[in-house]
Amino acid sequence: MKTENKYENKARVFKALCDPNRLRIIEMLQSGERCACEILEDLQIGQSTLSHHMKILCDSGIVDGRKEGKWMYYSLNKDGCEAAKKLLDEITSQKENSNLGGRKCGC
Amino acid sequence: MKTENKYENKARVFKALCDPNRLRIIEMLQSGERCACEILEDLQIGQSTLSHHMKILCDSGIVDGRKEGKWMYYSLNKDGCEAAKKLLDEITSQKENSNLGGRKCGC
DNA sequence: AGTTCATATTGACGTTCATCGATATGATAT
DNA sequence: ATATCATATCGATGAACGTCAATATGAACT
Repeated sequence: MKTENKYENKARVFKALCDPNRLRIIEMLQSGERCACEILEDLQIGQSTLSHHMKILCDSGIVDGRKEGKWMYYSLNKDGCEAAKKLLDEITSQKENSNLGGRKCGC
Repeated sequence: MKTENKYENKARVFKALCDPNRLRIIEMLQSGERCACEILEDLQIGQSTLSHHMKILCDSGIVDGRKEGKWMYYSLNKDGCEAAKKLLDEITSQKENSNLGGRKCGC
């Protein structure tokens, strides 16, 4: 695995979270599983656009999709959400031997 | 405040996190404050591009900038990071009265 | 004052993205 | 079989983004 791809992969989860409509979809799923058509009703977007967003959310691991007949049911994937939280935590936490101030620039 | 903007604002933090180079910059800041030129050395991007990324990171609240003479020192903003974590937590946590399965679609 | 250095801003370019309408797929119902 | 319905895929379009080179700003040093 190339070093560059490491950050690409990490960025993918956040990419899924950086669209207003997708955030709204995720919020809708907090109260439980929802059919695609239910989500579509509440959003002001076309059906093909919703399908596109759901694919991104599922690919990121945050959302699960389940097919039942002609309907698609979506729900939050607990593990995926935990992984996202853990990732954000790892990235934003200060390390122990921090050089808090005082460090001069050498350039 | 319009409803639409609510999700735009939430998305802004994640937008700051969804670029590989910005993630790498954040990781660099985990060990403490860093001068812009230090960051520039480690990244394969131009100076103007770095400046652009730092602006986005600062605007998101995750990173702080401090000017000292002709140098700019950047560091993680603890409160901003906490806010980001809290936001992700709020968005991805399952609500109590979840309808886990069984719910039929009405369309 | 003039030079040098670090950073910010501007303008341009190619890529990625969100969106749509149209069409395809696949399942149920008549 | 045919029609209908829910969803996925495709192709196009305009906006947003990451990047760069060039220039501007502003601070330190002759």
